[in-house]
Parts: sequence; structure tokens; C-alpha cells
Amino acid sequence: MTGESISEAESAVLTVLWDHGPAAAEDVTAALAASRGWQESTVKTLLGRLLRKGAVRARKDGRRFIYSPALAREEWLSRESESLLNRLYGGRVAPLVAHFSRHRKLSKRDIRELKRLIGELEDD
Amino acid sequence: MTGESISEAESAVLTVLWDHGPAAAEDVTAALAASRGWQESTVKTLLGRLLRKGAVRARKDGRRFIYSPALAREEWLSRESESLLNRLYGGRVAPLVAHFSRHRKLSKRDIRELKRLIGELEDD
DNA sequence: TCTTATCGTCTACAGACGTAAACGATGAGG
DNA sequence: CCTCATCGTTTACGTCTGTAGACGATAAGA
Repeated sequence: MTGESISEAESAVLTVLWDHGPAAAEDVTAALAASRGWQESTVKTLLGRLLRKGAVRARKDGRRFIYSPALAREEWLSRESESLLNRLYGGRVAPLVAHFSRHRKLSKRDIRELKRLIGELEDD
Repeated sequence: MTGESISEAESAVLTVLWDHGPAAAEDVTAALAASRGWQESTVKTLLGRLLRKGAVRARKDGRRFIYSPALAREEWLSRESESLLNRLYGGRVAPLVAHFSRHRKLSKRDIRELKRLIGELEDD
């Protein structure tokens, strides 16, 4: 179910749907013309591919279609993240954090949030 | 410098070089024939592409070449990880950890290591 | 020196990807 | 009813990827 892999360009389209909810191709294009400089044609192609992959649903509204995400953002985040974790860090989170720590890529804010996060976890 | 992007298959080849140090195509093939079922031809193609991209170096040793990584593993880890963090989590680490926490994907071991990690960090 | 095994390089090829124009159906306005 | 604007669908096309066979040079052994 919804198993196909989502390309970078496709995920940009999905992101618009996640952020703004159901929308017509025109609206999606409006958003992506601004952020990525894409033509309406491009967006239509991507929507078509997402439809075929089952990652997007289309409900007819008169002459046009209203598209909405069929794949949940959290599900997509999981897939992408786990894929990277598996490929690079043996499927675990700690080594990734360790990597960023080694390279001092953790902001004060990151550290603060991480402290709170694992603080909440330790007693479950 | 070493700017080209590395594909999944290519990174498998690099991984062999990182793990076993400089090696001839034959040795790399031995490792990858086992783990991925690749033919020698495939590995040679990949080595060639990595050479062209500057991610691998070749020193001639008699009739053959000895290949070694020109791109450091840590550098590659950084690129891949940061790219994902940027695309999915606003470039920060904490939201990714939060995501895994939400989905109970943090093992006991992860939690233990994360505790130690941020414990070491808090007083720097 | 002639032959052959062994390397690396070149060529191949289908499928995914990014990007977009061309085309065809169809609804709305005249 | 006819025409045009508007959608979605088809077609296009260069590049990258995964996978691998074909080819050509050349060193080593006979």
C-alpha cells in the first residue's frame, strides 16, 4: 500500500498539499512557481505521477480535480529517515546524533531540546 | 572539490574501500558479489564513475590499479545527513530525534547513548 | 616471439527523474 | 449550437542510475 518511492520533486508537491490541504493543480502550481520556478506543466506531470503511485488522491470538483495527500507526512518522514538511518548508521539514531556532535553541528537549541526529549523518555 | 553526488550503488563501493582500505577491483568485487550479487563488470563501472567524480583515487600497481577513497567517510556522512536534515527537518537534529521518539523507534540502547552524549555536551 | 589470460574502458539499455510543450476533451459563454 | 478557454493526459527528451556484456591493450608464460 502506497509503497512506491517518492522523488525529491514529487515530495515538493506533496509538501504543498500537506501544508495547504486539498488544492487544485492551479493552486499547487502557484506555490511551486514561487518556490521552485516550475511551470504548470511540470506540476501537472508530478501530480500525475503521484496519483499513479497512490501517494495522492483526486476528487473531481466540476471541471477540475482537487488533490489531497493519500500518504501521510509522518509516514513519509519515517520512510525517508529510516532509510537514511539504515544506510548510514546501522538503523539507529544515536550514531547520527553522535556524528553531528563530533562535528559541533548541534545548536544550543538542539541541545536544549534533546535534553528535554530524553529527559521525558528515561522514565517510561 | 569532490563535489559530485554519490549514488547508492557507488556508496556501496566506497564503503568497501573505507572498510578494507586500498584494494584492487577484484577484491572490491569479491566483497560486493557476496553482499549484493554484483558482477565484476558492475563494480568496474562503479569504480570508473567514482574515479571520474573524484571520490576515489587509483594508484597503478603493475598491470592493475589499487583504488582508495578520496572522499572521507565522515565527509560523506555529513553530506548525506545534512541533506536529509535540511530537506525534512529544517536542518536541525532535535526534530528528527523527536520524530523517532514519537514513533517509539528509540531503542533502550539509543536512549542510553543519547543520555550519555548530551550529558557530555551540556557543560561545554 | 606468439598466444592467451587479465585488466581497464567503451558501449548498452531500460527505468527513474526533472522539466515542459503538445494535444485532446469538454464545459461555458455568446 | 459553435467557439474558445481550460483541464487533464500524452509525448518528449536529456541525464542519472543500476547492471552488465563487448572490446582492446598488454603483460606473462610457452
